Amino acid sequence: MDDVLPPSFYDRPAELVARELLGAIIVSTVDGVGTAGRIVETEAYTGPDDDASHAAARIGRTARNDAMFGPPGIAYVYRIYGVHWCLNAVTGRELHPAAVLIRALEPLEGLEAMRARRQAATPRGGPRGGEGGAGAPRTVPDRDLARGPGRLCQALGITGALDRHSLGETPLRFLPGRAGREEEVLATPRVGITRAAELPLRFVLRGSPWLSR
DNA sequence: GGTCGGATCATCT
DNA sequence: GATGATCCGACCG
Repeated sequence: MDDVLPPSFYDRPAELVARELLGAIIVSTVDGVGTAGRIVETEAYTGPDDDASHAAARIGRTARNDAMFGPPGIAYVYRIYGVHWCLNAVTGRELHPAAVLIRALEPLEGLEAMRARRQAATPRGGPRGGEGGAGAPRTVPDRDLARGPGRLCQALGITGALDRHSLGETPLRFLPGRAGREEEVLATPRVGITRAAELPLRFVLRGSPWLSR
């Protein structure tokens, strides 16, 4: 029950933590609802010298990125495009701003709650018709429950309220888990950035059907 | 199957 | 005033 990853796990280079978080389990307990998923895709934002990071040296410490300067093992949650939330695990020692963006999960538990949250967050249902009748929202396919950083936050009920929260205590807990023997880790360029876009700092479980792309 | 524009707002120029 | 560590629906093929 107390099987969470310790702060020492996160107190290492972000690229290493990003690799080793693949296969780990995220458990959220929000509004009395438990959901869980297995991490299959991450991105490392390595420090002040990483020009793609929210805490790059040219930006410095601000209200938004403050959590990145905090101790290892806490959450950095920010709003993107004014619409979605994104979850990071803060890595490295205090005052060294670095983090790992969680980009996709394989849904494990609480799929009903995930579906409900994802559906509620979707303005309109899919193409007209749906199941039950006119205007009925279409059921979210399992594959789309937690595929992408914004979607996974919706599915787990993660918002800015969890910024700076420990990753070892309810409502948000990261449990140990590794890539399986058969699973290969693949490093690729990060998604959706313009600066330092070539660096292979995105890590995925190769071939997983739950990846964002 | 792929591509494109809108939503929406804190942060930074 | 422009820009995102994104997602969704509309449209084209």
